[in-house]
Amino acid sequence: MTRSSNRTTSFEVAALAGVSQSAVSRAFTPGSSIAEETRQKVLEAARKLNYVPNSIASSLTTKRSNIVALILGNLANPFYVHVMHAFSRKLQEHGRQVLIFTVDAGAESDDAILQVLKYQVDGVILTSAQLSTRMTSMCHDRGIPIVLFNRYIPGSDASGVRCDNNGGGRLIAEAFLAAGAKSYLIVTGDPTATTSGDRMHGFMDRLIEGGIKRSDISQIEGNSSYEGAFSATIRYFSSPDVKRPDAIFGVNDIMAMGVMDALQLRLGMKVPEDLMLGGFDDIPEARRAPYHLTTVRQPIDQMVDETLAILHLDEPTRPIERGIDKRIPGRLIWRSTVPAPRDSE
Amino acid sequence: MTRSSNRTTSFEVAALAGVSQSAVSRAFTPGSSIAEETRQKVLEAARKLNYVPNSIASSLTTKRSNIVALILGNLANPFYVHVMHAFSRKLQEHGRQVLIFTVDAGAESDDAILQVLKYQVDGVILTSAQLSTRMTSMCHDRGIPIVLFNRYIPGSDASGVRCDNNGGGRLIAEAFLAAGAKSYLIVTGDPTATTSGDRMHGFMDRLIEGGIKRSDISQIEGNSSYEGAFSATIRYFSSPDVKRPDAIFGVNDIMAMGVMDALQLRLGMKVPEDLMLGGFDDIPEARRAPYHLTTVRQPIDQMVDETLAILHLDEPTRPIERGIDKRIPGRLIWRSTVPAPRDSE
DNA sequence: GCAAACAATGCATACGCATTCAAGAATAAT
DNA sequence: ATTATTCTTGAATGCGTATGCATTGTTTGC
Repeated sequence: MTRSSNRTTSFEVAALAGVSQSAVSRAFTPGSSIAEETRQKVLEAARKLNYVPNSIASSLTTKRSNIVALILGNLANPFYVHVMHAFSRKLQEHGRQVLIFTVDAGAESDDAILQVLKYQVDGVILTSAQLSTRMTSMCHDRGIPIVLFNRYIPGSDASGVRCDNNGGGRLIAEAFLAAGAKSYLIVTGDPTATTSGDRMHGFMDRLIEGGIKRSDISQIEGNSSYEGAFSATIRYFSSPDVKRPDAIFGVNDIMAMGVMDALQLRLGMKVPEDLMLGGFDDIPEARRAPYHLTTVRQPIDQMVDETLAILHLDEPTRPIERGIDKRIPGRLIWRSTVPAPRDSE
Repeated sequence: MTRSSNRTTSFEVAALAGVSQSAVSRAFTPGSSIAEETRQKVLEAARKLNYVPNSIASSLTTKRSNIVALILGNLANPFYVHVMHAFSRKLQEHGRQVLIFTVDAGAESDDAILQVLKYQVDGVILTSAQLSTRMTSMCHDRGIPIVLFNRYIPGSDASGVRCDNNGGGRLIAEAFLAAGAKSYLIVTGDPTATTSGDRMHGFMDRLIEGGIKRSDISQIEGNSSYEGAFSATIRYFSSPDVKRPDAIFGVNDIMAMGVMDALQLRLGMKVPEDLMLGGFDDIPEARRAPYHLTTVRQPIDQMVDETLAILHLDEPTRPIERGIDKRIPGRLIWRSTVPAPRDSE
């Protein structure tokens, strides 16, 4: 048994069924003009021969591959695993295949895009990876829609879907303010990502509106990872002249979890008794007993739906819409890392 | 700008470069006979036209798609996320594309395989999902190699690569025995999976060899998930006539983590002071401060390499090897959830 | 009962590239 | 200098399917 051997073709099925190859093709193409009787004959013959239509060949003529590329930057963050899962489920439901590319977080995605173009994908979804304008236009030029997921790349005319990160930052700020925190620490992620910056700015702006002095807001870098936030936290609090904040905002849950573990297991502080803590994303892990984290939920399903809507895979002739910047509000999930306000007043 | 518009073909590049279409094809095919000068002319023209070879069309003639399908069953377990990442990285390095399918854990993978066959993939990797013999032979009949990753399906002649689960179970048992545990609880995963069963059997056999009575070994079902193990643990210890075990073995890390949180945060027990705990997989999370779990490390990279070796994508003419059952030993990682033995005597 | 509309089918071709074959150009061997 | 090799190249063809077009058979309308 060697490779690339006996793959049955539509001609062989046609021969067995006593029809033309066209008929076989039609039997497998919903909505095409074929008598039910003929169709059954063909399907019967196909079954006997274990025939499976060759999508590659089909793509060549239809110019549609039914493949969607998903470029992933940071699988170490469970949030993106869930995003991937959601896309995979949804696309499979619609009979689409998912081509995965993993790139280093924050790295250029040019190579991946180039590969993707070779495979004539019907659309590209990009999460947490950079996108050059050259690649954007290459995709657009050949009619391949591309959507940035939870990324905003200034100056790009690629469309995107994201959570209202700024607004989400404000939500966490409001929770902290309501709980009475006066001094703050922000643990930021990838500095090249607008996602982290937007959350931080929304957070700070709201604090300042709430009467907090800028000098009461500090900031450290957590590398978008659990480990990064964990060690950054320890480093920060180990400094002799540190002012202990009342509240810490990790710009994503995985970092907030790292912060929390560092505080409680290494620095001997209790959350929320000594210090309150907020995250962003609402990954399932944030809900677990050791964390039970107050956070902002990103509505993944809705964001995925919006992304697919922009891709509009079902209407390939519709022009690609550029420059869409769909922003979807997050929702504050108040758990136990921020104490309930003393009074609702 | 409508879809499927102006995609440049090799003919247009040929025209601009003043050569034949064959020359263009050769310019992009490593190892083919073409003068360097011609090659440069072609590449120059291609660059001007933003030409990207159409892999779909190429696959049609070469009968190789350079696509490998990865069928994933349980993304809720971070272990499989890392497995996916490892495969993705490795395959990308070799210029292969990865087609992802997610199926419900333990579900039949027939639909996914059928899709995969349509796309003429060069190989299939299956993790934590069932595989019917019919699909196995369909793949084999058309020369598509298929490898089960960390799965063993009795009666199947599909090849597979897995960790020595039985041996790994024994390693954990030995650690517990060395630490002096006398009574045991096992938290099992998916009962249809041999993975869970093998770990459990290895564990039990070794305990019995170590002089433990079968009646001192209990067992509960943890659904292969954090949440399942968490609640199963609480349920178990809430029973009035429960005998408290000295040690608990979660057959994977994610369940061991659930057990640990349930014990410490809900049931007021301390690990390892009141109870020791072991896991399996050595996912990165197991190393984190809150857990620091004693576990068996699965050598993912090595397992991935072995899997790709069986696929032998680079030698498509070599016959598919069936029935290989490659078992790779795990390694005990002794962390703090099992106390060091009193003395090495 | 006849024209007109329609449904079903097959033929032929196109999709974009890889590859075989034969021919021509350049080089090496004698 | 002449023949034998090796390198390059282009024309032609095939990969497996979808589809426009023409043909035939069938139904509908009047």
